[in-house]
Amino acid sequence: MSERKPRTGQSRTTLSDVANHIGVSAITISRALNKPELVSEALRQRIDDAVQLLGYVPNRAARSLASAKSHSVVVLVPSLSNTVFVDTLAAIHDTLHPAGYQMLIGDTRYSPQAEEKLLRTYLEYNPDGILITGFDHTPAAQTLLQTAAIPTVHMMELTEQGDSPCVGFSQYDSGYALTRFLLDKGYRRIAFLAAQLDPRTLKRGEGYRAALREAGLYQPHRELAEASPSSVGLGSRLLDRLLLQAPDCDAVFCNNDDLALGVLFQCQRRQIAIPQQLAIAGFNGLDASAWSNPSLTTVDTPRYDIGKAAAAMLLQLMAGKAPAATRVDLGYRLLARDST
Amino acid sequence: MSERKPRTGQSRTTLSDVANHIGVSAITISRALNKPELVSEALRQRIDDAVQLLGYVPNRAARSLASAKSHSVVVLVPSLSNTVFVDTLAAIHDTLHPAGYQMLIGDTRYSPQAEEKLLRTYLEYNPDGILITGFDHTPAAQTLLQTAAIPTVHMMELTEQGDSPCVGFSQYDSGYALTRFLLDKGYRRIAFLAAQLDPRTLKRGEGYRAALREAGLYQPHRELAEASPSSVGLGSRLLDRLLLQAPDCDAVFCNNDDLALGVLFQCQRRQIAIPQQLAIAGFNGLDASAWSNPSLTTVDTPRYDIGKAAAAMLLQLMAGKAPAATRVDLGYRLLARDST
DNA sequence: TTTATTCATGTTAGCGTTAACATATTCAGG
DNA sequence: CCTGAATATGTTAACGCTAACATGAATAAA
Repeated sequence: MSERKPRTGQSRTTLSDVANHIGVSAITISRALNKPELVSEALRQRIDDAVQLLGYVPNRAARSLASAKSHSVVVLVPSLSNTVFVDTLAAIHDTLHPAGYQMLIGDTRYSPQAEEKLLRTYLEYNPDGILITGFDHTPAAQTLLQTAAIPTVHMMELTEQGDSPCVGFSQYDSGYALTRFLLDKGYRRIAFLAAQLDPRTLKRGEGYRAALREAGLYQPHRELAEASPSSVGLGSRLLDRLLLQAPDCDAVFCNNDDLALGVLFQCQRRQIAIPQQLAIAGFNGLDASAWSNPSLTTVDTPRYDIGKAAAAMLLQLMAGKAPAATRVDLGYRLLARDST
Repeated sequence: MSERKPRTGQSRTTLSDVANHIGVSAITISRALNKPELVSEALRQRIDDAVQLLGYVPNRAARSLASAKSHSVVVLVPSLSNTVFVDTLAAIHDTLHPAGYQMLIGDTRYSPQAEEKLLRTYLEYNPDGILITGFDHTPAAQTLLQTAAIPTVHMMELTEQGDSPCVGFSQYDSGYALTRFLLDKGYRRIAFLAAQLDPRTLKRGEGYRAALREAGLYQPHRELAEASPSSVGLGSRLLDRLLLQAPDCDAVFCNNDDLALGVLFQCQRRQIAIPQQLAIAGFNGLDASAWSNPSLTTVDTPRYDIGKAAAAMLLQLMAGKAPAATRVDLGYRLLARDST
């Protein structure tokens, strides 16, 4: 049954198969599929039928090789388990898909080294564009990006250096603003809890520090960070550690809503009244933070819009047009709720 | 600066460029990179250096076209914002990556139609294997899968019909077991809240119904379902609706932990004592459910292991070997906690 | 009617890589 | 010193598709 002639497996239907079937040349089939307006109505119909009948599926590799276009875009995010990036991915998909681009999603797991490897691998696909998170890349990765000369947009963060296209908001400002908000509310002994310690977390931490220093209220022992990924459980554990290390805090700035929720739960368990004894603020505006008791103050970040705008800018770049702006600041929104 | 000769862009470094650079033939470079043991030590070293120097990146399209292998695997999941699938994806990545396979991730958004389109698109990549969620495909998608004759493993659910390779657990049984557990605890008026209404949700609902019918306690008005995606907020809203419709419930089976958390929050707001006045059970064993107050009873599903096992089975199939079993039931684990 | 113009299709070649089959070259064993 | 096997490299063609140019037919303009 299974013969083994050289390079002649019972392989898939090709363009020529379809062409032979109706007695025209392969290029005509190609045109009928890619630029239908160049083929006569009648023939196009016959071709469509034959394609259907024979179950023809174009071969992307061949197409990409012949046309030097892959119609695919590499998207590198640090995590798939973080809602932030998932929302961004959804937006990118919603923008690129209608334009006929395929996403190649890579999960760097917050590691620049892993990112470099992914980049190397995905460049083999000859992507027409690249969407990448932040600016924290290995030197080799930067070189790769540069020499590949493929349109690239950086997401989530903004940069002053160079004119790399980017869409995001100022992580520093948002951290500063949330701390400032807590100060204005009258809190004086504000702690900072962080996980993951990616560049964006660190920048928010800087904003936190700057605000407190300005007010003459910065105390290093109120800062607690752990490199492991963020989770509700970690939030609970960090609160316990914080209360040992700095029992006099009157507010906690959690670097994201997972941690904040964990802190809230642990406070409930320890009978700490929120916000009377301790105020809690989170970050990212996740669904759950609006519904907890008390609801959690947080910073809503425009992650969906970032995805939309970054993808739109990339489409411009890939089309060879200059985008309206190469640096788009989408800001953030402080949501003051019952926990502060 | 930017000349435009036909088909001669300042294109990327190719194999022949590297070959010319050191004066050997292209195939030797190819071998040095793919089957290093076939090339002499000295030459291999020189080739590696040249590759480095010239920044050579292989062209996947050409490779795939010439070798009829794409070294990529299509993975279709219903959602990227659902932790369940994200964990599964992580496991798949951890298994396929070391074996040299690339993942092409497709998000079907719980729509069989979207799935069919994605499948069609991704088949153009000539994937060596396919991982797909469940068995709920359009007829056209089933035909595609069949005629493509590419090794395929179904995840999450098990089937009795046919011998399609699958890895998962019985959704029906898990729904039945959780309901049975609540019955054994003495609850008699058990409600069921569901969102999304994908096939797996429906099967758990069937399990719930069967258990209650057996006990002669099934009441349709205690079942509440909404097609919109699951979220904490939706859980809160569904509880409100449930209390209007069936105020006498003594327990709620939430089809997943998001909903359960929303229900818990809403109960707190309405001063309903958990579990004294109302017991709550969730599904999927998410992080947060272990830390809430009270902690939530839930069913832990082996989503990481499902990914692992499915990917491992696919590797076997792609290697042309027959896997040990083509139907792997990984079970589930009931986590009884304070909310029941 | 002739010529220019559009429209519809075809021919040829090449994208970058690897499979399959050579062809040297080296080395061991008799 | 010769033979046969192993080792190291090369030649050729093909994978499936599309860019670029070419051709023939139909239509419009002169």
